[in-house]
Amino acid sequence: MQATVFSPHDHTHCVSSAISNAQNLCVERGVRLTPVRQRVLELVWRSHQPIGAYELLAGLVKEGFNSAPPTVYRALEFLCTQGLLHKLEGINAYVGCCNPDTPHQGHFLLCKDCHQAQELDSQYISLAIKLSADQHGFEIKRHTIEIVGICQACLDKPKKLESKL
Amino acid sequence: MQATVFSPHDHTHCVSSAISNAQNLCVERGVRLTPVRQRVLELVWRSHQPIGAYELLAGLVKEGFNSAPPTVYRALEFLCTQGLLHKLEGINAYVGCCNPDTPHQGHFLLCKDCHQAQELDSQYISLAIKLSADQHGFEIKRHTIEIVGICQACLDKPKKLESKL
DNA sequence: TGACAAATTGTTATATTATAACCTACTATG
DNA sequence: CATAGTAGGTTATAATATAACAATTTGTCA
Ligand SMILES: [Zn+2]
Ligand SMILES: [Zn+2]
Ligand SMILES: [Zn+2]
Ligand SMILES: [Zn+2]
Repeated sequence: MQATVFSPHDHTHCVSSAISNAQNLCVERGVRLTPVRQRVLELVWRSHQPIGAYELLAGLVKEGFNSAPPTVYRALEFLCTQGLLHKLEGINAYVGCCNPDTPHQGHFLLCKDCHQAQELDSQYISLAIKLSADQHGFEIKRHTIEIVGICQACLDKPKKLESKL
Repeated sequence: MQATVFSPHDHTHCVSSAISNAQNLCVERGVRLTPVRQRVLELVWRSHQPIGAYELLAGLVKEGFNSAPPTVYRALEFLCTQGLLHKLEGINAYVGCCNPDTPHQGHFLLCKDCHQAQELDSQYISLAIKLSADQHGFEIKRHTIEIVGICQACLDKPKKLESKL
């Protein structure tokens, strides 16, 4: 059992290191982490759980950025392309990537109780998918792996009403 | 290499057997495969590729059914709950389930060229996911596994423009 | 520097996907 | 038939996402 996003931790540290890591990466890659883009990245990380485009947009507006949807969708597209964010298709929400240095598609555990998303990088899952695809002569471009359930921390808590995530 | 949805086949047979199978299942389960529900199921199967809610709605309208969104969304919810359809979250589209007798979540290969969806039932993938979840003390409720790429048949065809599926 | 191309952002409008709320009609059962 | 439960009709609106084009900023190099 390892430390995860589900366990308590100093999240301001996660945020600031994600940002500075992103800044370095963008410099290395010769792409621009503009103010809107950085702000969106920061808002995603700060939320500590998957967050939707329009909620991010509301955050931008509060700080004087433009309030039209394309603003945030463009930033999200850039950040996802750079591997700094992942989109969770099942809930139309975005999470920060924990390891953006090596671009990849993530595997996610989504807790339907606390709404945290834990990114995995399981070689077993990757391999199993590769094998299945090979059996069908199928060439993989990308994949979506989203596992919904209850995290350890929530299982340990006294039971309460469940949302319908 | 096995026979798949990607290979040519008599699809009218797929449709009719899916429908009669669904009818039997619903009787067994004491639930009602009403005309709208059956028609939606048929439209999904007939399309021979994942199909969206509003396209289905257009199909219903042509045949004199009600034309408001709740009509089709209710039918889709019923059919998904009964395991007769699966929703592909990555593209907001629906496909018929090939084995609705034993309810399950599917694993899908989605070809971005011919837009066919092949449902898998890989024990390797299921096991790999189970192992990853167990490592984190995570209790799985459901999952979304969608693998996007190019199918064997399309790889064999002369290369042409690719959509951005 | 100043001209230009490329990238980014602003702005307006609209497309696409999905649900809420409330009412009516049908169905099964005693 | 009464009546409770299920399903469908209808209207409105919420939530998510993109198209199209104009304005601005940035990088490049003559
Ligand atoms: Zn990641
Ligand atoms: Zn949890
Ligand atoms: Zn299935
Ligand atoms: Zn194909």
